[in-house]
Amino acid sequence: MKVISDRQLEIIESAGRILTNSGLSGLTTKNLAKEMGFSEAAIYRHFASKEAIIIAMLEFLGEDMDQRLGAAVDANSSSEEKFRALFKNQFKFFSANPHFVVAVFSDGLLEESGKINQAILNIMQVKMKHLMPIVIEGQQNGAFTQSITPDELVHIIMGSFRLQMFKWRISNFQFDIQRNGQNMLEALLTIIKP
Amino acid sequence: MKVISDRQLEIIESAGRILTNSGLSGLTTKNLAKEMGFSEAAIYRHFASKEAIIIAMLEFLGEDMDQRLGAAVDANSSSEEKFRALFKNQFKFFSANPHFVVAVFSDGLLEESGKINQAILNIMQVKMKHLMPIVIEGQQNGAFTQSITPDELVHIIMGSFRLQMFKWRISNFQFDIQRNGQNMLEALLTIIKP
DNA sequence: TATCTTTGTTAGTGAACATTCACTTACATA
DNA sequence: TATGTAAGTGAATGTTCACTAACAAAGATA
Repeated sequence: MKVISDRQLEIIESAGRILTNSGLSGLTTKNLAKEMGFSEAAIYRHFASKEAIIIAMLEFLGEDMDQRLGAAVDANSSSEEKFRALFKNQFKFFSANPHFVVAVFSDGLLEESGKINQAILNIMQVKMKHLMPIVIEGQQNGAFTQSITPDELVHIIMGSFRLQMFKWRISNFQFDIQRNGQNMLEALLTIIKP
Repeated sequence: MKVISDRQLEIIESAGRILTNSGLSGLTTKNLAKEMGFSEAAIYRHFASKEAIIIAMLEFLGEDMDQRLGAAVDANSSSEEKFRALFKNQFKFFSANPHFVVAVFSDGLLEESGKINQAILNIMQVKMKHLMPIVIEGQQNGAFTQSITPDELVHIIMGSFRLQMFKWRISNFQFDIQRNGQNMLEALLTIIKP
């Protein structure tokens, strides 16, 4: 777990806010400084480079998500309930922090550096780390269909989730992601039950 | 249907090649000129701006895809065969033109201009225009499940397809998209059949 | 009291970018 | 032969970018 100063956290949050409002191309050191209310040079008192800021942001998000998803799922509930809890938590989080959607689901970020690439993949894997055991357990106890492999099932689930996020993003976060996400979840559950 | 000169088409294709090899950030007028084997200024004999090049590229892709998908589907075949034909065609096309994947599925492009945004959305809609009737027909004749709405079904299908493309892209086009795509298709079909 | 350390400032840097400029060359047509 | 045009050139434009150097003030520490 990386240790992060208060100021660094503020900067990360500013970066997120900029991503939401102005997109990837708006995330410049100049805008970041303006958002923080100090000069560009001051940024470099807290981070070595812009890349370091983005990576810190993604790592923070990944660790936070890992904790959050771990806490959201009640080990004593049914597979279907776990599944619901997992996604409800995700939708709730992104609803409260829309800016991070841009960060995680933006392919544009991908190109810039191998490290950023890795950090984004890592976030995807965190999600899968929590989803996969639920799917496998559900298949074993008959809650989910066994007609396809766990990997295939997870692919379909993740794809639906990501597309939902994409639609939300290009609508400029106009609709209620928790409500629409819930609907999608029900459709998904209907179809993956045996 | 926009009329496009031979030279313009060459430039569009160069732009695609650059996207594949160097990503979005590599798509500069300088690189474009180098790829074309002439000066930067010459580009502006054929296009008013870089934005115009990107838009032309996306429009060309959209029209081409519309034609292609129309031709790929045999009206006399079953819903399932139509479904297969549609996606096989898509995977085959992107397999032959990997660079366009970056263009269509790259959110990074999205930010820069409203017109580009619109062109990308248009391509998604072309795809849906061909997919939706197949899904509806399949649901009516019992080939696909009626337990969820056509919209929900299309969402799940499109999401799986897009995620497949995303995985291919971040693997740097390392695996055979036609083979993997086929596998995904079968899993998808297994799960959407009643 | 004297001196670090931290965190900020102003004022720059060079590089990259899309775009424009005046000008040239090759060729078609009247 | 004269003239218009399509398609190229090299050199420059202004802007934006991430980043840096030199300095200042406040507090902590010795």
